[in-house]
Amino acid sequence: MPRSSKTAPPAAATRPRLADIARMADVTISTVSRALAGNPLVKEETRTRIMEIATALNYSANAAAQNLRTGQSRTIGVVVPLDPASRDPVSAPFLLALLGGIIDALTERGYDMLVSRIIVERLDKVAQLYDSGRAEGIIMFGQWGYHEHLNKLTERGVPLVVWGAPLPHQKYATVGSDNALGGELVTGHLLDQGARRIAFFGDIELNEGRLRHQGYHNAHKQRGLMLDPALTRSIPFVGDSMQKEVLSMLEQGIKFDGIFGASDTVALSIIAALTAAGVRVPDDMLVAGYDDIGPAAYANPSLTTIRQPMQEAGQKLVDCLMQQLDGRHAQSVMLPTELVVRASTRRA
Amino acid sequence: MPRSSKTAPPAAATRPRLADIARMADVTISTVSRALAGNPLVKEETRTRIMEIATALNYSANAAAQNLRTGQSRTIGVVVPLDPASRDPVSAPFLLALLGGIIDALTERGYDMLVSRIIVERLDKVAQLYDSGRAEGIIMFGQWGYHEHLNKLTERGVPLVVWGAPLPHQKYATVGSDNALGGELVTGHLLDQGARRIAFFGDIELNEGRLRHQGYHNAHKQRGLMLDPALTRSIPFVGDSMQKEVLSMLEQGIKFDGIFGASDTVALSIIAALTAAGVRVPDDMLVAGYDDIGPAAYANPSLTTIRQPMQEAGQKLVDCLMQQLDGRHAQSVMLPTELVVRASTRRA
DNA sequence: TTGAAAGCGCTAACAC
DNA sequence: GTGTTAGCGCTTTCAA
Repeated sequence: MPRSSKTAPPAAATRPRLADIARMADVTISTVSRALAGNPLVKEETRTRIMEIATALNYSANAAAQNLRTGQSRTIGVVVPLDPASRDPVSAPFLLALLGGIIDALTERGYDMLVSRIIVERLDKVAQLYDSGRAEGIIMFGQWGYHEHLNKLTERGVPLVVWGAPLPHQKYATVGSDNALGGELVTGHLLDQGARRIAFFGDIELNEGRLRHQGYHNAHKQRGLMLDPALTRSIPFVGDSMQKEVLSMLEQGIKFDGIFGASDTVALSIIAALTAAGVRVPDDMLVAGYDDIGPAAYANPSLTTIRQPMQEAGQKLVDCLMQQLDGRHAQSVMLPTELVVRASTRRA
Repeated sequence: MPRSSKTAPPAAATRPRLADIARMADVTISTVSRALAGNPLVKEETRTRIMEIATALNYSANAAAQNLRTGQSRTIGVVVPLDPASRDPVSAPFLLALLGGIIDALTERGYDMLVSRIIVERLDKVAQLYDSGRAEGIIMFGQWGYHEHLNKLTERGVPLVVWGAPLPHQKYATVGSDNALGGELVTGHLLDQGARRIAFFGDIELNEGRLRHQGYHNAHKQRGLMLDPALTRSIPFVGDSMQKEVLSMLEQGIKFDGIFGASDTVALSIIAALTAAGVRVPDDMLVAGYDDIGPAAYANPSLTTIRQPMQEAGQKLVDCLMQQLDGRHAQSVMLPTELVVRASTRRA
């Protein structure tokens, strides 16, 4: 017997409603609603009876109805931009770790996480998550050149936090690690270990790459050392592009005794190429990376790198968003970075 | 002027509704609803007018109302169990890759992904996502000993797919790679490379570990070779537990010339420990892993391992679930595995 | 301590 | 081609 009516939709798998429980408990739905919400007005005995029936029926309040009525979804949207042109962000172990940190922080606060992968060109659709009430706030991975658009969202009152580096004139909040400082720490360490001509491998087109490179620059400057522009190799990391690049430098006879790879994945792939070419790390060449992904510690040689506190990053992103949900103004956060020295930069 | 009424909720940030657009366009909300849904009944000119207003207002239909009315959420729940006792699944690069594959497949079909991290002890709450209508179906990472519970969910009609190995008497659908075959391929390869005493490092308590170990067993059996039980080291992978284990075997003078690590992370950490102890890979010891995580290719030596098609796995999981949503019976899927031979098992 | 009733914003059947 | 209207399942005010 379908509980249809003139205008009912095709009726999905018929889940129990408050009315069903009410009928069985011989009370009205108001009482059931109160009992289930833990309202102390309901008589103890009534509540117990209702609870038992609810459990027996596997009852769980219809979220849509609840959201519609209360105006709250207790859900946060996480937007992971997707660049079809292969600078694929989700496969980056680093960003996935961040996702883990965020979900932990949200779970702790009783929020759900809605993950949305949006093609970079359609990034203006980001706010739909909010405008449709599906999410109460948005965490976005990277600015992706949508700086102005993100500013507008904040002006519109969309609760928003961006994982990334702060930019001038930004109105939205960012949480990010100090990429310039990280780059400076790594490069300073390489110089202190005696390297004099350090090559930079990364993609300066990306905001983070740019900042890490700036740190590389600063470290030299602070020590009054010159920088050879020929040693900066800014290319997108696709396939074995970095390996080819380093081998071509060797072939051309360009001299260098240290390498700063703007990510661990870059650094590890370069070490593999060097080893294959008979260049020993760290004996002939010091190499350092960035991110401290798991395998950096297990690599051979183990990789000197910069550690960013991912769990903490997730926490801060969520904290920052929650502040906005409370109507408070949210400060941008710059997370500390830490140099982790391992075998790849340790001279015998 | 707040649009309040006697029973209105505290009125969240006042988003535009159909009624607002209707008033501005001087039509009724039905027409607006039709126009926005692309219903061809609406006159071209009216539609354009409505569209413009909607865009200007940043209108996006209230998802809760839509879900409530249509009974559809176009959302899939992904449950990532969380073991507080540190067998942390989300940090596993492997599972995060799977998450990436799933979201891609869902995005393609216009579904949203709701990620939920549930403590293993509360895994009976899995169905709440479905019972509350928040999700139309559920993808779960691993059975986690909830075999019977999952069977019950399927009997209740909850659309459900589990990533993992098939178990006897299972009523739910699983998608997984052939772990036994993978273990057999790796072990067979090690034997073919001349290893005679191969140690197994992994956790047989976990379903996948058990199957990989079974493959290890099968490979020996097929070749009529004996297996020394002392070479099976089944311990949870926590911190440097595997490193300690392999070093203790060396100290005890246990002889072995090959190692099968049940995951790449295990294998890489073992190689690091061996190298530090002066044991050369592959010269003194052949080592292989499982999963083909990114750094396996860049490690030094590069790691022989088993590749599982993660993008495809995500696709299959989603396919399988969609079949159930269409009311069809879903077959479990066993994905192929592929041996990837690299330097760690190649004798000079 | 409980019940009655309004209404959240939307879709769709039914009129015209 | 457009309007009228019922109702999805819930929370909450008001009345008893």
